[in-house]
Amino acid sequence: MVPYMKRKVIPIGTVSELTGLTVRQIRYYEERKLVTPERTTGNTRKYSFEDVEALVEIANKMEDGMQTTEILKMRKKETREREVDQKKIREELIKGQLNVQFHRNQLPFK
Amino acid sequence: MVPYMKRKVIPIGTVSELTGLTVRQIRYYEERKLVTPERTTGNTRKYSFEDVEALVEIANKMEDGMQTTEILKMRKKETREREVDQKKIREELIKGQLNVQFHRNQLPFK
DNA sequence: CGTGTAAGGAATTCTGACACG
DNA sequence: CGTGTAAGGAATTCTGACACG
Repeated sequence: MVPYMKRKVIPIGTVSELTGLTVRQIRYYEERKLVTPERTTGNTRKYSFEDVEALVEIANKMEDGMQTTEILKMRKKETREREVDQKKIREELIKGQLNVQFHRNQLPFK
Repeated sequence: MVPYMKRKVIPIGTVSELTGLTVRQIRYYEERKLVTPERTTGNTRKYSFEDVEALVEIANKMEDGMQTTEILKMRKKETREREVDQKKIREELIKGQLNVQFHRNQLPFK
């Protein structure tokens, strides 16, 4: 129980201060699916520190003239690549274990 | 730049949900110096995850019939003890280093 | 497309005070 | 001492829309 980074607890005004973005911008990026805050009972948005970091990255990319759609695509690609990498690592791990098994059986003192 | 635990960003309503305490209780514990939230420009309180954890501990102690004054004293004592421990560790460290120096000088191959 | 802004309303928070046990 | 509550007010946030480039 310590993923503070992911806990959605920060109100939009504070996120605005933390990121330097206007609340208008932050709401718009949500509309474009770039961030997904939760809502309180009273319908007020709550963000996580992870969201704040994501927003800072978005801000940088926007400054570089990137469009929200491009940012979204880029992020999806990155996620996909990360998953492929993870898969590779898992496979290598299994391969390595099989090797160990093999050599163990070859050894004289069993 | 990663002390999320210490960043004061959570509004009192959310702290209330997180801790199970009423806002009245949370404000009262501030009055008794048990928590020290920051304020936004608009004078609204902002708490850190560290504050939330502290409040949960306070809640437990209150349930055990402890008074705010006692909780405050207990905490101060703990802080003092921790400082003493830290000092001891530093001293031991220095002592150890001196020992190393000594033995090094004793060695034949210098 | 991305962002500002005025509009009307709802939800949140603030303080100081009175009440109770 | 610790907490609830009603009171009045201020600050925050929300949505949908129009404007601009």
